[in-house]
Amino acid sequence: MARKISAPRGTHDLLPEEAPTWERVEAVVRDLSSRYGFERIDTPIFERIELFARGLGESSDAVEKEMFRVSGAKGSEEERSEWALRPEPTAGIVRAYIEHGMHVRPSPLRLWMLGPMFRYARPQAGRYREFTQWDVEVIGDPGPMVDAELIELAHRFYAEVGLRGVVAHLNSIGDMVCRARYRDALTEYFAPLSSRLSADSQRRLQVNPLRVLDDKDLDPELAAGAPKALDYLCEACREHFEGLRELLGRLGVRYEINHRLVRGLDYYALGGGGRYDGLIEVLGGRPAPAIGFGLGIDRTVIGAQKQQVTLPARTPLVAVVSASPDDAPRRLEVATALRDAGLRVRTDGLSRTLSKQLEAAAKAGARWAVLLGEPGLARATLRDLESGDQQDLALDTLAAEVVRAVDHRTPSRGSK
RNA sequence: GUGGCCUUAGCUCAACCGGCAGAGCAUCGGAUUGUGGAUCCGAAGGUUACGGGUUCGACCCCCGUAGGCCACCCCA
Repeated sequence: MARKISAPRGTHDLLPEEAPTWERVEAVVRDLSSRYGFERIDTPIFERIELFARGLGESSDAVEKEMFRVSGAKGSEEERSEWALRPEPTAGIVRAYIEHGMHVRPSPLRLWMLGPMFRYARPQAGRYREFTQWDVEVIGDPGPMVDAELIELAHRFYAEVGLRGVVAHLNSIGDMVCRARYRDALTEYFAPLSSRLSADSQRRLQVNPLRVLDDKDLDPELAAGAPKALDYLCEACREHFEGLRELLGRLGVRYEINHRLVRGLDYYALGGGGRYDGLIEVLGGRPAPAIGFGLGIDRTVIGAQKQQVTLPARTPLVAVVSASPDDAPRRLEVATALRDAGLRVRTDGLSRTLSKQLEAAAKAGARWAVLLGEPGLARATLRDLESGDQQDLALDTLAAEVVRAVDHRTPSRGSK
């Protein structure tokens, strides 16, 4: 046997056992996207590195270390390394928005996307190199009404997928002006306490004081006494945030204020999002306010499986078997006719005894078996594999009769 | 990128102190001579992740590599 090749590090295969849960979640994504008036957009899985670099503000680690670079086969070293697999959806969407002059479309523009994202980092619990995200974006609406709408949408998504106990965490770090004031206040607060901070946080204090707050090792006492971002919001930002809270209350969305929430998408959470009012301008478009969120589908599916979310019943499976093992061509012929009638049908070309064929049908999850007799017989038997009941049917009206029996005996619950 | 633990059949795991690599489940076949998931019998399935070293002899000890899990860095 040739040497085995395994899946690339940090990726995983979607196996048949998990597929129904995925399909369920994907169905909710499509349904909600459409019900909330979003239009689908798909952008390339790879883009120029520069697009992501500009979108992320060149923050060194993310761009230089964790970007999944792809190389073209030809060209100079530079040309070969100017592409990267997308680490997040927003940059590509904004690029497409600008490229296709979408600012002339009726505003606000509502877009959604579902697809794989990539980060070249060492894999860890629920953090893969390839992961799937559902993303929605609203461009041209300053909020806060739309902010509340999107949070309510995320809330509904988890409810419809069947996840219980999902709570929204909320915070505002304001615009660039109030954020700068807040950052100063944090530095002032933590600087004298530096000795009580972890080594990492002491470094963060220099680089990005906000990040000190989400240090898991941060002394709870220090955290509780730290200045809160909400107290440093300017008038406009405070009004925005208060407006959002009021609307969430009116919509009945449960949320918690989390003063330590200081970044966009926490990978340990199920999803996250926020406003990016300046991004479009940075990427060369006409300035427009924008907001979006991305929800991690992998983690949602894992959660749904843990909570054993019930899946909608599938349409019953019919297996076509025959008395003579070598009758495969006729099994296929009958199976095709049944499929013409809209049934979900399975058969195989193996030469196995009737006993083995039925065993295989049962193991494959078939609810019904159509049993063909000796070649030449114009009749067939329909067997209910649950009850063992059988009925004799004429071959020329078989499809119609099976449809009738299946509809009659198997309540079609949940199948849409 | 850094650190800890781990890697034996498709899956879950055994194998004494270094002495011929095994079981359960799953798969395939037979018992059941036109009727299924049970039972019984049997078969197949392994370069013990990969590469090196120590040893008369290595799944076992040592080194390296890859992969997995967990944590750190980072988190778009």
